[in-house]
Amino acid sequence: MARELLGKVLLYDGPEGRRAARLVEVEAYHGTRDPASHAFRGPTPRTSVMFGRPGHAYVYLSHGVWYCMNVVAHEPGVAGAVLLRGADPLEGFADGLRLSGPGLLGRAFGLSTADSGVDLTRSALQLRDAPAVRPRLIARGPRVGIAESMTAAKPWRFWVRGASGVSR
DNA sequence: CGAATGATCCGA
DNA sequence: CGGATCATTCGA
Repeated sequence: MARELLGKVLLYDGPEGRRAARLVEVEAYHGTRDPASHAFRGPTPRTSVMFGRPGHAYVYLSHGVWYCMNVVAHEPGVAGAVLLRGADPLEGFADGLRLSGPGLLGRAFGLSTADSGVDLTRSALQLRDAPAVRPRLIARGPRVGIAESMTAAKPWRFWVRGASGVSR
């Protein structure tokens, strides 16, 4: 479940330094059954990662400017991924920097398509477990930036109530 | 509301 | 190949 990523820590520990942030907003994309997913039309060179093993990163370039990161997560044999939309800074970021939005988050971590496909348990870029967020603190709603017909009946965006890293 | 900005993918 | 299409952000 996408909501289980909330509270986990995204960590970059490599040549550029060490940066960490706590995930507070995510969105689920269900692959070939979900018209809003990049995986909807089957695997391509860009999206094949989403048909591979869970726990890897899928990074794509949005609007020619922003690198957005997903965590591959799905049942065996079915594509799927969770878009990381917002986080609260923990370590390594300039004071006052906001990570509220998938593009801003990607830029803050210095991501690029070179990061697409990396194993998040073995790379400089990692996802660390953290205590689960209390269910009462989790809100859900329609996904952002896609046709309303694809999100109205699928409220697959989850965020931590009141967190400053939530987008919009 | 619209521009910025470029990889990706489909159709011809 | 050409062009439409973006899982976005910011500023007028």
